[in-house]
Amino acid sequence: MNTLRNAISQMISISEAEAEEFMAFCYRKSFRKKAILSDDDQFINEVYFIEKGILRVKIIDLDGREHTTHFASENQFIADYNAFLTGKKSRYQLEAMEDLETVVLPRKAIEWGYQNLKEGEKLGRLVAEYYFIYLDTRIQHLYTLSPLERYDLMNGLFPDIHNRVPQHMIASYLGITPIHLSRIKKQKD
Amino acid sequence: MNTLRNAISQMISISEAEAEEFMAFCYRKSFRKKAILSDDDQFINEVYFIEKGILRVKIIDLDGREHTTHFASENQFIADYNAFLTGKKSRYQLEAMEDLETVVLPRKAIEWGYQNLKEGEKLGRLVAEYYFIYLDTRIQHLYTLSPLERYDLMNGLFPDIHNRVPQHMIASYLGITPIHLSRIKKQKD
DNA sequence: ACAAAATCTAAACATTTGTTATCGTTTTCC
DNA sequence: GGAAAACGATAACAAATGTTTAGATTTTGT
Repeated sequence: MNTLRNAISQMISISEAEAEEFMAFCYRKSFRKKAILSDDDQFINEVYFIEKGILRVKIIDLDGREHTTHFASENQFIADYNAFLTGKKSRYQLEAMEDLETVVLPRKAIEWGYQNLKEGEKLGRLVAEYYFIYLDTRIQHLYTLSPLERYDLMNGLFPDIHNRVPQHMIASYLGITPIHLSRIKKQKD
Repeated sequence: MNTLRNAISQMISISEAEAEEFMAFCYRKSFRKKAILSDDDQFINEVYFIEKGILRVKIIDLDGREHTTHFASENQFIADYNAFLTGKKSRYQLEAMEDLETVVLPRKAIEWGYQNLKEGEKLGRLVAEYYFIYLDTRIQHLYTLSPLERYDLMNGLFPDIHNRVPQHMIASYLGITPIHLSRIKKQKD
């Protein structure tokens, strides 16, 4: 749980006593590769913090097709935060790509934090801002970059992604078919 | 400025005295149709609140092409919030589509609010969460819906958008060319 | 260790979407 | 009020991307 504690300490100042009490609401949970941490069509009341491993976030459209919208790995918070915040049912599935070790932050922990941590609201603000910035940047890239350019960019952001997830999921993340990704990579030479 | 005050009151509880003091940092500003409120390649230290009118957010890619990424109208906060938060130069331009009346919230107002409003951090959290939810929903739609489906959806969200902005900007927002939007609309019959 | 499943590439073809050019209409701006 | 610009539709053509199928290789599960 120290990893979570460190991550929080990097965002806000938090006392030993506060941290202790906050962590009491949280617990560790492991998942096997391919496990679904969080399923769609259900209400979301937990946020995960990843200590080890990598997962993907995917969404299924009306034709039953899967789209990988996001990857998350060590030292990141992950959830269908949209559903968590709005109280609507989730549209996403979280699927472990490797054996995972996580810390679960139940809604109670987070609400307790808002009310009792000196900088609890600030922590919530920084997390929301962080993910807002991430999504805004992605939207910028979707509008202004070609799939190949986005592919190169992703390699800069996640240098080891190729060894951890199959390429057809990367293609899905880029919004193209795996066949097309093959073509694009070939053209690079 | 009452419109801004009301918008804030809907999100947090704020006393008369607090509101008074906060508003003292803000001021009204008007823009003519086609004016650029906020230019790209510069640092962002203001957030706008729209009292009247509508604007678009656009981004210019390396080939010099414009992409309309967002519309904002009455009772909404708008800025390159990404650049505002990160301290990086803006990638967006904000352009008035009609004569605009706005209230400017300078960075000082917002920072003062975080430190002095009882629920200042909470306000910041709610705004960031609101825009995160908006962007996440857009990304869901980009992955799972066709341009036509996104077009129909947009009409539900902004019923009067057609009377306020030209169609080629709507096409740009949808990520397609105006010619293609014409085609799509024709197929609907 | 071995059979089954998953993965990546490739080619041929189909579909979608973009590009360029044109035309008539509407809007804008002095 | 009138010239100029912006706008929306359309057609013909070009480019990008998806679909289907196949085959070779690797990974997975037991």
